[in-house]
Amino acid sequence: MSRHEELRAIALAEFAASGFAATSLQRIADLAGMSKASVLYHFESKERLLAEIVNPALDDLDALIVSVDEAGALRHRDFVERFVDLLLLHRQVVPLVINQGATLDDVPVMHRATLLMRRVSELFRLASGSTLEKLRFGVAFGGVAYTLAAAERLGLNGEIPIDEVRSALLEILHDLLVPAESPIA
Amino acid sequence: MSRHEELRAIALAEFAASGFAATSLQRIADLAGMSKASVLYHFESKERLLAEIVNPALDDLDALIVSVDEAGALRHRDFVERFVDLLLLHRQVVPLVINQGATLDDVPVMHRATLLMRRVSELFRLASGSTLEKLRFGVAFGGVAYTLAAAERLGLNGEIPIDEVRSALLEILHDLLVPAESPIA
DNA sequence: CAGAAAGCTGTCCGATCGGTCAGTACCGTT
DNA sequence: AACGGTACTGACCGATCGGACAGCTTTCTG
Repeated sequence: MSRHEELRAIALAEFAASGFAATSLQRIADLAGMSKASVLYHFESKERLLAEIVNPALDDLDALIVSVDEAGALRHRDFVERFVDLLLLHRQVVPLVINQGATLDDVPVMHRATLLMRRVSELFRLASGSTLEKLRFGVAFGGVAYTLAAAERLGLNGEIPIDEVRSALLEILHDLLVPAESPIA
Repeated sequence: MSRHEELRAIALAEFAASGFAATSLQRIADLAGMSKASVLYHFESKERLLAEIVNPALDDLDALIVSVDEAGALRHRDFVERFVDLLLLHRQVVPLVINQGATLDDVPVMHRATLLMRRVSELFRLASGSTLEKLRFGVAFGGVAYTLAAAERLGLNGEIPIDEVRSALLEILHDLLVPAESPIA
């Protein structure tokens, strides 16, 4: 792993655990065993560092949305499965975006995240659905994000195999989202 | 509303929206139309201010847990209902604790929150349940918290009557949690 | 009306923040 | 041996942080 990637990994872990604003470049530098000036050599600013961390996940989400748009329609179950795989692949980024997206919406990369999530919700056409449907959507995605993030803090899950988490999340999400009528159907 | 309560309300909104660490006493003072020194006159420290905001909600949660313990058993549905009412009553505090509890666990009041949430999970005996049951619990409570917090950012809910939210959340939570075997039954 | 108490403020403090910059040590290439 | 680029650093900057404190008003009370 290059120094650059190493820094990204360290910063991601800290941003997700402590928050972007609360994580200083000095702390990242300490964890990486280098000076703060060196961190700013690799990434021209703190915001840039955040962008390089979050953008790959957003690129994948964007691609998923585009592929659904092009297909015109997609079986509901297939979309949920691909979405869950995406969340699991980027599972460290998910809580960062979910928990701090509102706070950091003035940062361009986080605003991009907000826009993409809105498009996902529109795919389900739930923005115009009933209260129950809207809340089902909110609970489903917020719940998954929360679970991927900090559930171990409450002793809810320890070292659970990723496959087991995947199948369980698929079942839960399917239960929650299928009742809602959707163009993905 | 007294000046003291007004400051608490302003600080709560800011802490929930921007995070504890990212919200300065100066900003709270500006929003309240007074000086930073005055804020520190009402609350001897920033941590104290947080404690006075969060503790009332934790007191209510504590009381709910104790009442369940004393009753020995409680119908599952009743507990969920009382829990949802508690979340709705303190709906501004919920995201604060959920999103930032891990970050601020060294702050006494937030550690108390962590301990109480752990006791709730134990009430459901889900800490020793299957992966699916554990994740159901995580998704349920994380999802509700997230929904109460920032869902409007995605256009998921606008100005929905609280009663409607309540009944919808009850239905969703019941769907999610009932499949799990529980001593509350 | 006097004095205590409560409310509030300006000023200052040390610490830390993100970021700049000149300079250094180490590299493979020629 | 001279070189240019890459990695890195210490020192420094202005801004902001939470907090301490003396002193100024306003309000309550005897």
